[in-house]
Amino acid sequence: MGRRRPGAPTLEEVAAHAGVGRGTVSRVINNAAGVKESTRRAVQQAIQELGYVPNLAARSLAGQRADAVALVLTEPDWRQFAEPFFSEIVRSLGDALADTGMQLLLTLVRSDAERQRFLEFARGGRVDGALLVSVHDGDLLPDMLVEAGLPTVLLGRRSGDEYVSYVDADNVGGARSAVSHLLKRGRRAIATVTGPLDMHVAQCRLRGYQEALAMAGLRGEPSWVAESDFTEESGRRAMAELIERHPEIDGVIAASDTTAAGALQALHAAGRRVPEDVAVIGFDDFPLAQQTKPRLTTVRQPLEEIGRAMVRLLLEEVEEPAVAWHHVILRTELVVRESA
Amino acid sequence: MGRRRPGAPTLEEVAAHAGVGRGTVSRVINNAAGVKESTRRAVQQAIQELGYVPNLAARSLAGQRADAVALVLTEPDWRQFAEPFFSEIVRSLGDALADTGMQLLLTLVRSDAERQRFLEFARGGRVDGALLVSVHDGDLLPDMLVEAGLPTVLLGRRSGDEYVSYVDADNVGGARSAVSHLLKRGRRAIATVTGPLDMHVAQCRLRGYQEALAMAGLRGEPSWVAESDFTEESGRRAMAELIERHPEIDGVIAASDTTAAGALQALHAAGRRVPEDVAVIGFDDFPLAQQTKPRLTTVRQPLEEIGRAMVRLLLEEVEEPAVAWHHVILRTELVVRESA
DNA sequence: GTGAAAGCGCTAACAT
DNA sequence: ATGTTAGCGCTTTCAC
Repeated sequence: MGRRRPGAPTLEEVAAHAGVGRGTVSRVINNAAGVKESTRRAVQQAIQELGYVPNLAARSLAGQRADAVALVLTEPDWRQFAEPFFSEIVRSLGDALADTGMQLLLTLVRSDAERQRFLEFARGGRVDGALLVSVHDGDLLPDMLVEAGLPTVLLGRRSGDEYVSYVDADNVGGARSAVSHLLKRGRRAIATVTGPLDMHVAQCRLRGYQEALAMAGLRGEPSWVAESDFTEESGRRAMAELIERHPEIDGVIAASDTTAAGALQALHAAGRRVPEDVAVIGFDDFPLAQQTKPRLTTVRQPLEEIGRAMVRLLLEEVEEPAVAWHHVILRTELVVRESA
Repeated sequence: MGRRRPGAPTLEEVAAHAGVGRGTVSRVINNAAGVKESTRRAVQQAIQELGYVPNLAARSLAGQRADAVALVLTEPDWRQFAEPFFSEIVRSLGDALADTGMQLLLTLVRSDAERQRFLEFARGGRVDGALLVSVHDGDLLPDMLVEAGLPTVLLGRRSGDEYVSYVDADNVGGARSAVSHLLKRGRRAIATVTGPLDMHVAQCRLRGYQEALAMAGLRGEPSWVAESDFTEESGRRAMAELIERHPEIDGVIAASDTTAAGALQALHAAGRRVPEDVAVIGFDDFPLAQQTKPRLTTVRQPLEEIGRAMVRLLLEEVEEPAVAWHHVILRTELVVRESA
């Protein structure tokens, strides 16, 4: 196996070169206080001259920390990864971590073998914590990580009584406000294209839809609900079904911007005019939603804030043994555009 | 910062528990030869009972190796990441590494700051090597890594005289054979939708296109070439331009399956029949190419093999100080479907 | 075949 | 403010 570049200068050599003790060098590279400005400069020069780079393994071993966190993607069908949702989340997490000096490591866990390998990686102390996204309802990886003592934060609950720390958006409220919006504008025949119903987030949005209808004294019949898997294609298909079942349809809540785009296509294909005949509201507010014609009204999740919150929860737990799990549910916001 | 779970059992405790020396335990967990079967079992049982997991930092420090390699994505516009090409490459690399016991770490390098951070990470010995994909022509990160003594393998050259180890496909030959295929079937008005021409791979494919035309005594005028950025949208736009400039067009080589899909849309929109009026050949052979109507003829790159080759080159270099760089150029293959 | 001992390069606690 | 020291948990000789 691979050997680390040998002749690399060590902290000890830097100390000798600068004519100081090892402790002082350590303080300088860690920006610790209590070092005379002149010695600090001398050490920094020695570091420069020798091209010294700290050995991270040694630092981990001595410091009992890894200075890295893993973003774990459990999506087996990792085309989902292609969705803007993921890239935005990654960007947001990367930005949030940039200040902390922690490395963000993306790891893919698609099989049980990989799951096992990641567990050893984490238990072996190579990361200080794990961030998990798109965890499916039955997945036990979070529990295993928690049991291994690793700080863990989920993006999205697996169920209504999730205990592991998580950050989630108010999906029920978001769906409810979308439906209310349509009701206020006189729409009455409102359908919904849901996400995969084995994911809690999709169930929540469906519930919000149903609740809003119920509050208005309407009944949400199953025939007004069609399931998608968040892709454009499945949105198209689901919408086509709904149109067939209910030609009188005048409003739709779609599971994502991508699904909404698919729904728009199906509506156009069926000769419906949007938003005149049918109003469409999508979840998430990405370029797609802003580019489609007409531009979509959306339920926006504050992705920037999601990343910040996840990192904050994780680091708190990393700093000190946590006595409790923390849950953050971010408000969603209706971004109204001409389509509704 | 974070502390590693304290009470974790150490190798020493396992040794005590099993009534053997530390060295023996080390041999057992590393599957080293020369341990009596009975002691091996005793040690394994102790490991089980204590729930022992090796401390990877200590192992790195003592063993001078990290047992991990980084897959570095330098794509600043990381929507590219969404393309099936990336997910397939990642899958392929993951599979190739699975046997070796190495962890694959995905790291995103979008800014200069992140570039610097990754360099320290690598020079700090947290990975044994780096695999780089989609490196743009002017990017100096590979050179910096090589200079830092880190085994490095590129997917795709940055230029014709790349020296850093790389694995690439025969893009020139692939494009040439695609054009020849069309010529043989009587097509004469052949255009091409290229990838971004600041990437060497796109230049190579363009050259193959031009060469094949030249060999047939035809001239590849610039007006028959339109540039895309590998996305569907840009493929649509480029194709629309070409149609306008050359209504007599009867064949197209597209930069990817995604671009080809865009090109198909533009052709349909213009009322052309494919493949009767116009034959379309795409690079890469992903589900998209196989689902479009008509199913596309494609220039296939052996992605499985690309991953294997990259890992092989990297590990060789990791095993022992390399005295040379190695370049592998994989043959491409024309997958003929009804569209041509 | 197995145990003992010497580091790997760093941090942090303790002296000075 | 700075030098010194004792580990962190493992791999790897080297004896036995």
